[in-house]
Amino acid sequence: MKKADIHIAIVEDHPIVVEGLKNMLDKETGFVVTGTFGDTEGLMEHIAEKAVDVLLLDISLPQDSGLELCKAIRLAWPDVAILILSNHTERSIIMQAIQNGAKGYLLKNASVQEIIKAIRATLTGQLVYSREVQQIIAQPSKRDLLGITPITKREKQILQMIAEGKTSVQIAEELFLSNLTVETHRKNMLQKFGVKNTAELILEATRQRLL
Amino acid sequence: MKKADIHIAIVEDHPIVVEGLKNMLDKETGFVVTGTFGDTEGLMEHIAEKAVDVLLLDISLPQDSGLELCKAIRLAWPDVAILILSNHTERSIIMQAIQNGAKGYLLKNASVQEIIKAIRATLTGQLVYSREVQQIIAQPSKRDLLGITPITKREKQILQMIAEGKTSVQIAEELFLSNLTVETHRKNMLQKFGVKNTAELILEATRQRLL
DNA sequence: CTGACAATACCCACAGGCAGGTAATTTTAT
DNA sequence: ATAAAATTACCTGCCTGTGGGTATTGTCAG
Repeated sequence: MKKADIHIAIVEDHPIVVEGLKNMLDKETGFVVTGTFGDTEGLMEHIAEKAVDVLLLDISLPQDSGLELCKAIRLAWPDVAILILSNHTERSIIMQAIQNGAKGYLLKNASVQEIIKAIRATLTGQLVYSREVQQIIAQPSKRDLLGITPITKREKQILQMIAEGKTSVQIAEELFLSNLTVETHRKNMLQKFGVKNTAELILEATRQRLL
Repeated sequence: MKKADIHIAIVEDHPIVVEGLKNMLDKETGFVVTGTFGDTEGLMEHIAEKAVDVLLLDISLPQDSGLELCKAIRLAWPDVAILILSNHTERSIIMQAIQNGAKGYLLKNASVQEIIKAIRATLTGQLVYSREVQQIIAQPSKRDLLGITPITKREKQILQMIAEGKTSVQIAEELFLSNLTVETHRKNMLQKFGVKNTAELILEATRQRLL
């Protein structure tokens, strides 16, 4: 009995990348690309009809967040191995993808070998990551270790006013506080965020989407 | 006499995209892909040796800014038609690319037809843009209307260091400048951005994606 | 009830940022 | 070649921010 082909579907909104993937995978014996999709239209039906084994999924799709899609497919067909193809190098996104049931995460700059290897590996049940992604996972940034900085309501309020360019005195007046109090909050935030001054504080705060 | 083939070189750091482009172009009669490059290594020699007609250039390369590269090639070989392949949809970047001598600008989600048509068109001397890019050029964004804050290289450099929490003195030392100079740049930026202090500056700069 | 955390307020001393200029030199664009 | 822009540098004085503390009241969950 002949070993069954691996059915692969591709969801990716860049035609060139689709072209590249399809070409590359078709050359590989045992791989069959059953369909390619620029968006989610018709995808669900396809997965059911063609008995898709592996789904290559670009999570930077125009409309739906690919992460949502990932979760949805995961729930509907737990047996479909989802391999994320992405440009995003942020640890949080990678983690979220895994959380949402992805079997692997590859960056788009992955080599052809890496991708093929990854597809084979996912079918054995392994979680796979491209080289770079492994490094990202292995080396959590300082802030990932510290977790997201916990900030109080008052601090957040003051933080926003600082970002608007207001001085401690102005903020104090607006909030009917002593300027010394505002400065205390300011100092506490510098400590919490582990930064040296206001400039760094604002940058870090925007990175954590607090502003 | 047979019409000469069009020699195409590709600079692109994503193997999959290279694969896709190469495959697609090779299928097209009259097109010859003379070489593909993941970085700038050996590129210059190649252009000279193979008499490259068209260069497909990804401007989001890891090391060199593709825009710089574009300008350099433009100066060295004015006859090589440079076609930018990019993910960046910001008007400013597109404009800069054209400024730097690119003959066309395509987004990576361009269709296969668009790319082929674009390559042919560039050889007739036209400037070509994919559909989406045309829209971007035609409809300046709110920010373009408000005037995106023009910032110089030096200012940007210093801005980044400010955002890292460095003081003027530290920056001056690192850049072998007088601290007074750094403060001048700082002041100029405050003026340009129309903000009152560093905190507001950093927020506005991140909003404009300068950080 | 009690302990942790938030919010308030204060002190001192000094470094750093800001406002308001002026001006020479170098680079870049036309 | 020349004008415009960028980069460099300086001055004075004043206000703000920062570092390293302490301390009193609320407030909320265990």
